[in-house]
Amino acid sequence: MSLFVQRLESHTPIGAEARDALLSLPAQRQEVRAHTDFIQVGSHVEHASLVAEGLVGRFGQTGDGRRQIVALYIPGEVIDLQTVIVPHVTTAMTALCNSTVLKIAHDDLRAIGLKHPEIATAFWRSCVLDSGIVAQWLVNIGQRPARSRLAHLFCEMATRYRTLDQSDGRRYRLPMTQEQLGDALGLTSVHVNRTLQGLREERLVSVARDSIEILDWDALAAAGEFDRTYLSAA
Amino acid sequence: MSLFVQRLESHTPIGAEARDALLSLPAQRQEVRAHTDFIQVGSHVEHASLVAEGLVGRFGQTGDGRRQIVALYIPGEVIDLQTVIVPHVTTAMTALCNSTVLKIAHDDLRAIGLKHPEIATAFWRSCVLDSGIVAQWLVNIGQRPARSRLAHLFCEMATRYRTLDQSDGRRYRLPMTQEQLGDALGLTSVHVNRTLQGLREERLVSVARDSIEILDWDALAAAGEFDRTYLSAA
DNA sequence: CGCTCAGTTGAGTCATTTCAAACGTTGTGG
DNA sequence: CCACAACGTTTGAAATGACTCAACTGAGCG
Repeated sequence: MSLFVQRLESHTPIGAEARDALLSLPAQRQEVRAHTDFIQVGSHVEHASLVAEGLVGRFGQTGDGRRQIVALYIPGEVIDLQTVIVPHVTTAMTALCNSTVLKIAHDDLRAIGLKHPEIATAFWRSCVLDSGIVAQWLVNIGQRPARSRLAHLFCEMATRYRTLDQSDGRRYRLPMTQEQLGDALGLTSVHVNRTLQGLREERLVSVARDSIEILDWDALAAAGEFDRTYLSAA
Repeated sequence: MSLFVQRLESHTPIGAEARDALLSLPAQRQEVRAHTDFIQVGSHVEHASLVAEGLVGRFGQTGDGRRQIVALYIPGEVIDLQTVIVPHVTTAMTALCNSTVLKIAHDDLRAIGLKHPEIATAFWRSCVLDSGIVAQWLVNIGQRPARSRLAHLFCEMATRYRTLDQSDGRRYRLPMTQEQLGDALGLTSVHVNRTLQGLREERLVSVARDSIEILDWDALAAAGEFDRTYLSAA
């Protein structure tokens, strides 16, 4: 929870009183096993969910079962803050690996937003930043070849981990299967596999079971044409 | 301007006083010629823009100049309401045809949001709905073949025109070149051309210079797997 | 120890792109 | 008002990036 508040404070000043109110919100812990779709399209939810551990994906599905992951959420991020204001769910949620989420009641979030206007502002701003990320994914998937798509994703996630947990951003946990990477990038798992081999041979990244190490940041960022500015409000 | 207020009221109740305040906001008219990029990445803007006439596209660009249009805005829609809260621009704007926009100062919008909380709510909700559309585009482009992508876009725009101007939604203005359609769908103009011919031969749509007529809605919606629910807050 | 799931590999196919040229239409300036 | 330039559309042929199908391998887990 404190990671989430940090994230809000990184783009919106929040008073001490408001921060305390946020930190003391009651939350319900929920464990979700890997590959479980735990929020369905068409449902109405009464709470927002904060990722405490693991990795969560927002996704849409086509009639023949193909999936497109439209957003990834790492620990400290709220996966559906927008449901506070639009409770109708149009994209589903799945746990990419065993994960833990904290469920926070919409009513509580709305109440705190009413009482502390800067919190409402922070929530709105947070939604806007998230949608900027989705727009970048669209550019990535619509116009770039497989190699660039992978490189861009790796750079984005590195940067998000770095701002969130102050790590160096070279090495981080990315517990996704190649199938899931394919779903996120609009590629098949076979093609992800081969493209990944290419990046390895070029010594740009080193990919382990559920983590990734960036060996040559500049080259990777160039390959993905990555420009971090869309990730913050600056 | 009244179209915009109608749109807000379709998802958020707004008091008479707040509505009057919105309607009497000062706006600066700006004509934009077709193919002009009138908002650049990296700039800071001090006003939001409402489309009065024409068609505006938000787009991202890759290093080699390829464009991905990530959103289309029809008359009555505000193209960058999110800049009220995040003034830093990360995706550019272009006029797809000769268009007119009304520029409204951020300061005015922020003031009205402070005075009438339901307006702030309406703005936030509007941003959230917009980002739902982008997410659907991502699913469309990431996972569907060209024919479905086109069909989906045509259905979406028909539905948006219908809710906005009460038309029957069969026939509407879509002043985009095939090149621009390609930019919006992650396809080349050549492939758009051929796919369009297919849809015409199937008697699903009839495409004129800058308008489109849907001949068989059910078949087109099936081809695009179109489900309108993501367009509203219901 | 065996089962399941993820990763790897190969071969063939297909959707889409690229490049290039021709054609039609529209707006405009002489 | 015509002629021309600019732009958008259409067509063809060849190239290619990504997909499909299918089999095999390796790792983790009960």
